[in-house]
Amino acid sequence: MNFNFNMEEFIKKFENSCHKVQKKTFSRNEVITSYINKRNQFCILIKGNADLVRYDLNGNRTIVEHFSKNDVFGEVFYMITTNNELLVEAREKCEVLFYHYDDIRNKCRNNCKFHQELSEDLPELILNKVTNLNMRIELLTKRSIRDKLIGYFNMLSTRNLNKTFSLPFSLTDLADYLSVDRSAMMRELKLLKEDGFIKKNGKRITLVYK
Amino acid sequence: MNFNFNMEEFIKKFENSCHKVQKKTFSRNEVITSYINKRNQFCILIKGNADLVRYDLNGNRTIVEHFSKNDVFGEVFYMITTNNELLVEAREKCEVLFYHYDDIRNKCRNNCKFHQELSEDLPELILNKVTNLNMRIELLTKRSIRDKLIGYFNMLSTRNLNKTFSLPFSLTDLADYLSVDRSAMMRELKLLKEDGFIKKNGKRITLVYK
DNA sequence: TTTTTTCTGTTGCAAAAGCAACATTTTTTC
DNA sequence: GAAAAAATGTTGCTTTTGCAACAGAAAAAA
Repeated sequence: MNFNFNMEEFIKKFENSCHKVQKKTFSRNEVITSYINKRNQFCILIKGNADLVRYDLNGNRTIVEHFSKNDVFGEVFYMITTNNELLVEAREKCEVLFYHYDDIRNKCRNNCKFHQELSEDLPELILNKVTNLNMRIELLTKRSIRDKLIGYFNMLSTRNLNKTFSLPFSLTDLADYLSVDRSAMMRELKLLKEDGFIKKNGKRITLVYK
Repeated sequence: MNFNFNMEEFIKKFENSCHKVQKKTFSRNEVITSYINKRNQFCILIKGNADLVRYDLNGNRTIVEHFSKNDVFGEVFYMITTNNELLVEAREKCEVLFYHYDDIRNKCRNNCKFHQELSEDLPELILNKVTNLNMRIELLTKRSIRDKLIGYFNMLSTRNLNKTFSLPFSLTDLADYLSVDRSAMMRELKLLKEDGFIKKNGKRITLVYK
């Protein structure tokens, strides 16, 4: 989370807040929400990890977005065009705040401080999402599996300020995130190791050249 | 452009407005802006068509985003991570408004009505961009060239409320937009015609089944 | 702690996509 | 209106990716 908005402080204020905000808890593999006819839905993940997942007609599974602490999601960000299933699934124990976007925009009828503050920081929150999506597009437009892997590893490395970092999900999920075949990705990963570009120990990766 | 914000009306008001906003005109193939160290840049395309284009080290050209009338762009939406060249290029004669994002957010020092109004509608403007980017990601995550083409055509058809529509750019550019090899795409396009999924006459496409 | 499920790693083969090259048509520029 | 540049359409060949299948390791559930 960049910009001025301090999510931590914000969450603390939640204690004595508007009753229109709902806080819910989810356990591993539970569906947090499905994207269908909830155009007004706006959520903040305040604890845990979750994925926006698409299941298409060919049986392919795609991880459209990966969410971690303080990320925002919800159908207000998405225009449903196909009839593919779009679900936000909890990867681990999650806590989520549910809002109606209108309450943030047009001020909640209760006129509560909580919504008002969120409203003020809304542009930065959404702008942050835009930069994340642009990074994702940059990855997906790379032409080969190798370039996608290297691009993703570079991003994690930069974000971590370290040449060594952990993958935030399993290799199976990574393939679904990069939108490539898992076995082909494993093959490429092996070649990257053999060619000396990376070292790998489970989910722990080290970039050898940068 | 969805939501309440009426860009047309807004542009009209521009006449007697804040002098901090710059309006510039570009001709075909001119570079409108390059994304590098202008973190504060926020632009609105008020006339024409333009593309955000990336040139990578392998000589590949990718159309990252396609902008038409009323779309917003600028480095404020982008986190530069690689040293690839990122340019916004005019496809035809364009008119562009240049802002500083801070002037919109923190109110312009002139405290002008123009910036104030834009500021109020900012969340919808950015949200609109988010839904566009999500659509783009949905396209890019399709596994085959055929699925990408069909997905893109469906989107254009839906947007046009018609099974017949025109491609907004050349086939060469379409390949760069879908991030695939042009000749492979041409082959697939031919197969789509032969299999009776589409009819094609220049840039005019008709979806036969939907 | 044991059982069940999921994930990792690998392979041979098939299919899809990329590359290079060229002729032809269309568009732009002068 | 002629010349130059760019886009379209096509093909043969090569490389990359996907698919299917399976064994062993690791993780989750009972």
